Amino acid sequence: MPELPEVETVVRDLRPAVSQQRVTGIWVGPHSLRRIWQPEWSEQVAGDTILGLTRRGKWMRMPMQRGGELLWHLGMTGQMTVHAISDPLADHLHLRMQWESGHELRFRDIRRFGSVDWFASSAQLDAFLAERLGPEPFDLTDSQLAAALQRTTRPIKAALLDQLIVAGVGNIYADEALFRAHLPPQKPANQLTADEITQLRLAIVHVIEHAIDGRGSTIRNYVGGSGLEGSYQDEHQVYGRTDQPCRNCATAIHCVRIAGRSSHYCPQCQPESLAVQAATAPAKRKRRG
DNA sequence: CCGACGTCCTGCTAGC
DNA sequence: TGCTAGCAGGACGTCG
Repeated sequence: MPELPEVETVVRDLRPAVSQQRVTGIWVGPHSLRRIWQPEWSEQVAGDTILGLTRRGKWMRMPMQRGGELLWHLGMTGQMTVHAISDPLADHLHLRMQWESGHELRFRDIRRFGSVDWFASSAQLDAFLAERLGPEPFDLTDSQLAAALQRTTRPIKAALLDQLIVAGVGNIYADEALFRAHLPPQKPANQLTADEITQLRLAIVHVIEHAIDGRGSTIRNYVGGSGLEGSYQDEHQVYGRTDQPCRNCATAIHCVRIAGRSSHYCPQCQPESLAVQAATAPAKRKRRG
């Protein structure tokens, strides 16, 4: 499940390979992605040259020389890799962008939660992202985070998944950051103290930075732009470690559902207040109907 | 307005 | 051994 560190790894891997490539054609697969590729976009992109590849949150933007931009999202299982046009095709391919060089960019996505979008101008894309994304973790300030958390009574875990509060954090790094900050995921966002907010912000930056250093976490299908898997999953303290001993205190890691997502935490290292405990303890596991 | 929950999608796997 | 229900979750729509 690509989050900021995985997307950053893909961008760093791909940027040298895609930059200055001149597009000769687009091939679109029979199954639509989250957004349907419009045939006229192919005409817009053909003959244009890629200027680069940058990341914002979990999105990747690919500016073109004529002023348009492509916007990519890997969803859950998206993969972007560069191949010779003649290379054998994998299954679940949804888009191939062919270049004058004889190479092409391939977008593969098993679960089709990903998307590729065309924007006629950078200003339109700026506006699209501005209404969906808050600050990058590295740019986030204590006062920004405090103001955003003050506005909501949602569990802090749910707030961290909100891309308008901080861009790029997903389920894995939200759990890891909360562990590092010694905060239980159930704690209402507006009940964090100023010190807890600082610790949480530092924890987010720490886990994101170290995950980027490890080329992200490979849980199921994730690979970087070079096709290499990540290694940060070996550093996970709580995510995916239900019933396993906490690496700090050996207490069994708990798993609860918050905001519809599995949330892993150590009940010893991330103690809940008595009030929160009483409110959430009975709801250990919820089935969906 | 806010927050909780459902939806999409496919591969894997726990459990019978 | 074979079948299937359930689970994984990012973004977004809907409902109370």
